Amino acid sequence: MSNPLTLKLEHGSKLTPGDRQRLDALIQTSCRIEAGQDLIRENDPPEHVRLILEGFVCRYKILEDGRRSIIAYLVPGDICDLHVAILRRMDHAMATLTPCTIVFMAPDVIADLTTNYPRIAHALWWSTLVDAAILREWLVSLGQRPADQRLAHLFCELLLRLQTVRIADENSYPLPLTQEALADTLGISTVHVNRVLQQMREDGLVVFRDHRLIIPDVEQLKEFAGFDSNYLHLDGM
Amino acid sequence: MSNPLTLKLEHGSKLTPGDRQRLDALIQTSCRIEAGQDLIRENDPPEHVRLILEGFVCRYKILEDGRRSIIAYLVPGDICDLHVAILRRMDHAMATLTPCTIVFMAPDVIADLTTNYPRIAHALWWSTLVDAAILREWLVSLGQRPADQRLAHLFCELLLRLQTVRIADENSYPLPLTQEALADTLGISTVHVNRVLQQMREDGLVVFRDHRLIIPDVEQLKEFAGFDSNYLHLDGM
DNA sequence: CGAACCCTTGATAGCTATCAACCTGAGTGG
DNA sequence: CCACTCAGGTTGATAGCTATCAAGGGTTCG
Repeated sequence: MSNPLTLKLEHGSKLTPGDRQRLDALIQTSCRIEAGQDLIRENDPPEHVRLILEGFVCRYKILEDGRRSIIAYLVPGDICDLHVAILRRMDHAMATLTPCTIVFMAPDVIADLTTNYPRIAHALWWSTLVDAAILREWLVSLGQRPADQRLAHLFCELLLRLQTVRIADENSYPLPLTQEALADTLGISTVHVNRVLQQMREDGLVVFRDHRLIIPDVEQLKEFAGFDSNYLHLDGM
Repeated sequence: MSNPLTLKLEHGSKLTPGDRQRLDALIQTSCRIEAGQDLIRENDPPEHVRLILEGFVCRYKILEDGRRSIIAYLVPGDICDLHVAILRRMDHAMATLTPCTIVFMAPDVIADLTTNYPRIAHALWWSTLVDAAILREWLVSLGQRPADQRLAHLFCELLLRLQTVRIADENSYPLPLTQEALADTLGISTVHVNRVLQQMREDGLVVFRDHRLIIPDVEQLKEFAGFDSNYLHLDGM
């Protein structure tokens, strides 16, 4: 199986065989973690840098009244908190949404990459900037788009992100999220997610069944969502 | 007048007199730009790194239907797009909301800072991480908080951010934003901003008049907004 | 065969948007 | 000096999206 980190970083830099070898060395040791586990909690001091090899992880916050706000998804190939050691404590939590395979990297491993492998360093920077761009685009969704377009937009984003790590094919991918998780992500209620999803299926926009999302007509869904892949910067290099 | 960049970065690193001197040298040459001007547009190739000395700048996106979504505010001391040259083109635009004084820095200036001034480099990293944390907190606001709490939360955030650069005093600061700008930021309509503001004034939470925000009881407003300053990481160093 | 979790459905309420006027103050030009 | 314009703010009425509450159905699993 190919290394999802390599697949992703190829979009951010022109890697050499040496670079790829170094990246492959990274993922020799990984942990298996079941679904629904906290990786780190709010206020914890950050320690490791994490790389997702398999599964879905989310960043989230819990509000006073118990509401959960999901702030980001991490999918295979995603690295979290490259330089988070600079901050004393986490301002949010992270948890697995599915069973996951995760690599925990010590800070000096990152230091080695950024100082001795300039193309990898460049790609890691690119990846950090894309993460911020995704946050901005989510902000636009929550601020301006109605519920159905929010869902559609998220589905389009995940399609592209999962395609880069060869988890999605042309028009479908495994989406092991509950409607509750989608609701907490999009800022709408679970009931409303359910209804919007039904409407979208009725309209032939998507089919979401058995934890797999199928998009009959990708262009149509992008059109519906007002999706412009620009912000993912997949032509980064 | 003290250098807002220095004031800010003191929160992210223990600076030496030499560091401060270097930072002061940065701001010797600045540009004056009037209100309502685009600094850069979506799809433009990024060129300069910008540092705000005076005024309010915003990041924004325009949707197909003409809606504007304001994604971030930059206030004095804020630096934008430290390493954005890695990306080919902007995925959003930036514009002045008020008359501004801005420093445009060439990439090699940044390179000098990050390679020869480790404490400044550390502080710049800290600042980048805080920017991302602010995006996440805004996402929580848009996803989970009702309109009045969104407004209150934003007011609390700006109070702290502007206090670090000595623009805000204990409980008030200049806020040169129109209700329309607030609406585009918080994802609510202008009319609703107006009404919520009136209600908040009636409740004694804030007074917003003549482009100045006064908070009679800061603790009360924080309480109302569910504001936890943790995410600003002002105790970074 | 419960228990637990997730999904689904119906009814009702409420927050917020939209539309349309009107008001106000500042700047402009005749 | 006054009419005019324009941006920004204010107000009222109405509609609509989405939340909430409550209950029921399907699956998995011990």
